[in-house]
Amino acid sequence: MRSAALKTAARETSGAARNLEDLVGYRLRRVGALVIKELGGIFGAVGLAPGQFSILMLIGAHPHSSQSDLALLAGVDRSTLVPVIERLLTLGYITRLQNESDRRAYRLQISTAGRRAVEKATPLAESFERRVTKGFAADDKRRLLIALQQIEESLTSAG
Amino acid sequence: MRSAALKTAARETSGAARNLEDLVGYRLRRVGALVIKELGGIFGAVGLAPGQFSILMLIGAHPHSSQSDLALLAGVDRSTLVPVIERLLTLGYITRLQNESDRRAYRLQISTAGRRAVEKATPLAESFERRVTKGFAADDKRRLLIALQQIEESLTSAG
DNA sequence: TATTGTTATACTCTATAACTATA
DNA sequence: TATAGTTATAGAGTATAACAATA
Repeated sequence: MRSAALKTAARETSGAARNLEDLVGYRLRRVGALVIKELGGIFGAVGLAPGQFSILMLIGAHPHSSQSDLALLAGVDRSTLVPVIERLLTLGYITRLQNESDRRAYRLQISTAGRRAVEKATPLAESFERRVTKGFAADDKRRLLIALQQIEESLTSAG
Repeated sequence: MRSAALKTAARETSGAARNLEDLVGYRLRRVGALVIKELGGIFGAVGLAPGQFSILMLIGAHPHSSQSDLALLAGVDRSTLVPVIERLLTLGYITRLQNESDRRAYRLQISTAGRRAVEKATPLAESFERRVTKGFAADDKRRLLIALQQIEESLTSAG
C-alpha cells in the first residue's frame, strides 16, 4: 500500500478529475451549501436568512442605492432582490422612498431597527467566522479571501 | 484619502465584521452559488445537475454502496438522495439491486451508460476546474483545497 | 428604445418528520 | 427498538421571460 503522499502525487500528475475531492468546484459547492445551512440558524435570531442579512448590510453600507444598484453589488439578478426587499420592509429593517428625479427607482436606506438587527447579529456572525477559520493563521485567511475573490472574478467575467 | 492597503490594515485590526467582503462565510456562500450555476450548464450535457453528477461519480468510486453509505460520503441526508438516485436510474446511469443479506438496503452500481456519461463530462469538468483556478500556482490550489476541507470539518464537527 | 421594479415560473440544493418494511 | 429507504413538505439560493411605468 502506497503512502497517502504518494497517492496524492499520482493524482496530481494524472491530470484527470478522477477524485471528486480534489476538485475545487466540488468542494466549493459543498462548503457553500454548508455555510448557508449554518448561517441560517445564526441570522434566524433577527428573522433573516443569510442572503437577506447580507443585503441588509449592503444597504447599510450603500445608502440611497436603488434595487438595481444593489443587484450589481450583490452579484445577483434584480428579480432575486424583490422578495428580499419585501422581507426587509416587512420587518421594518429598511425604508424605501421614491427617487424623485427618476420615479422608476427607489432609494433604499437601513432603519434604526435594521441597525439594531445588524448590531445584534454581528457578534454571532463574527463567532461563526472564527469557527470557519479555526486553525487558520492570519495569512491563511487572507490568502483564502483573495483566492475566493479571484475565483468569483474568473467565473463572472467572460463566461 | 488613505491608500487601499491602509484601509485594509484598518479593517484587519478593527476585529469587527464591518465589511461583508472580508468574511469568509459570505464569500463562500456567493462563490458556492456561482459554482452551482456554472456547473449546471456543463453537466446539463449529460442530463444531470451538478449534485447529481457528483453522486454518480461517488457511486462509480464506491461500488455496491447503499444509499445510506452514499449519504455519509456525500455529507447529505438520506432523503436528499432519493430523487437523485431516481434520476440516475431513469437515465440508466446506475443499477440498483436488492442486498440479499439485508433486504432493506440496495447495492448501487454505475452502469456502462453511466461511465460513458462520466467520460463525456470529465473533460468539461476539467476545463471548468482550470477556469476556476486560473492564475493559481499549484501550491495555491493545494492550499485552497486544504483550507476548504478544513472548513468543512470545522462546520460538521461539534455544531 | 432602454431601464426600474415586478410577476410568474422554474430549477438547484438542502433538511425534518412521519411512514413502510425489514432487521 | 433500530435501520434503510420513501414521502410530503418546507425553505434556502438562484435565474429567465414578459409586463407596466417611466425615462
